[in-house]
Amino acid sequence: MQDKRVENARERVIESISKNMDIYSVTPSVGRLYGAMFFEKDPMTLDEMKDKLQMSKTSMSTGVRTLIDLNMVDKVWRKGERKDLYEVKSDWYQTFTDFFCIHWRKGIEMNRDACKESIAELMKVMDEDLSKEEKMMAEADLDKMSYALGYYEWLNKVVDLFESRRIFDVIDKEDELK
Amino acid sequence: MQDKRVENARERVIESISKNMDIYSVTPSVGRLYGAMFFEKDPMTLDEMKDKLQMSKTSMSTGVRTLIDLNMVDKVWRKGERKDLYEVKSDWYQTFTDFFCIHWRKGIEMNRDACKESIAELMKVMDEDLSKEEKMMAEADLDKMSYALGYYEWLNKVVDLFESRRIFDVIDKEDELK
DNA sequence: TAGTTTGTACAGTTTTTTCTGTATGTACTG
DNA sequence: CAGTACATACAGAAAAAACTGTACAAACTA
Repeated sequence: MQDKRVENARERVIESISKNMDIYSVTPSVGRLYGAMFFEKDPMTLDEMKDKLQMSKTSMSTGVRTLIDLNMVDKVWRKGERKDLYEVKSDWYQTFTDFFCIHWRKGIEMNRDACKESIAELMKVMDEDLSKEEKMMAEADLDKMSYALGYYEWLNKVVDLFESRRIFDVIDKEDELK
Repeated sequence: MQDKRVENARERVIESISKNMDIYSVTPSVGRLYGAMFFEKDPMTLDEMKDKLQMSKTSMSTGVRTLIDLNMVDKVWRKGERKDLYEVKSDWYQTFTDFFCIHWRKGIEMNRDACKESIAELMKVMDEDLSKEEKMMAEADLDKMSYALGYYEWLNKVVDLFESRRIFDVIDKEDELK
């Protein structure tokens, strides 16, 4: 039988996922790969991916690597199978929190370190005799950096909230409601 | 006097901000522009920006536009000033939540709609007589889509948490602690 | 009104990213 | 051991994005 509707229904969702994977800073191609793997019953080989997406095997290799680095896909092992097998991680809640915790944390760390270093430097400079205006400038910059520091502390705690999974106390997972 | 240390301290932070603005899907150039505006005492004109960053005025124009679209910068008006003036929005907590709420919400909406449409389609197909395997495939896809839907509902509530500012009940702003 | 100043649309250039095919190293098979 | 299958490094091609200078429209000035 030739009912394309099942295929179409799946394809619609894959396409939508692909388009919206930009929140993970991923290209639509890699997004489509993710979507395809998500719906596949069994773990996929690179060759299956390339047939499915009509792209080069090299692209599949780098695409899968990208998704693994993002903690979105696992390499799985199966007895008697020579090819590498890959499947999408099944816990989307974890995938989501992993991604943002890692990226936010990195940004926070770097910016906070820069602020701290610069604040220390400015404090030192303030003790010496500077021109009136330079002193005021240093003062103003110190204020800005302190504000930034406060914000980064807050954001760090937000990341803690997700990383510690306490977020699930605040917002219940849907599938646990039944 | 020629003490470069104040300038260096500022530059270090600008550079760090610039590097980490990728979490907002913004290029380092636009990030540097944002950093420069952040430290400027007064609202800046496009010409001041171009002098500061040594880039074309066109780039400043499009860069500022980008930042305005992201709700990170405001155009401000000042009596007797012909040039347009721009300044960084002062509430970083708001900037942060705005950005992620807008982007996440968009992704959620689109994916949820796609899922709902496809689920309806598959339900309809299930009633008709299909081959055994096609029925199983539809069934499996329905499960996946239901899972996705549940996840999107959860994420929607997370966005609500930020958008409603209830997040600040869960995680206090640092500057309110004193 | 004519003459400036200012912001941006647009076209072209440079840079970066994505994608492909070939080549190579590794790990299996017999 | 040779022979095969596989993943990926690498180089080059294609596509996309960032950036610039010019041109022009709108808003202001006198």
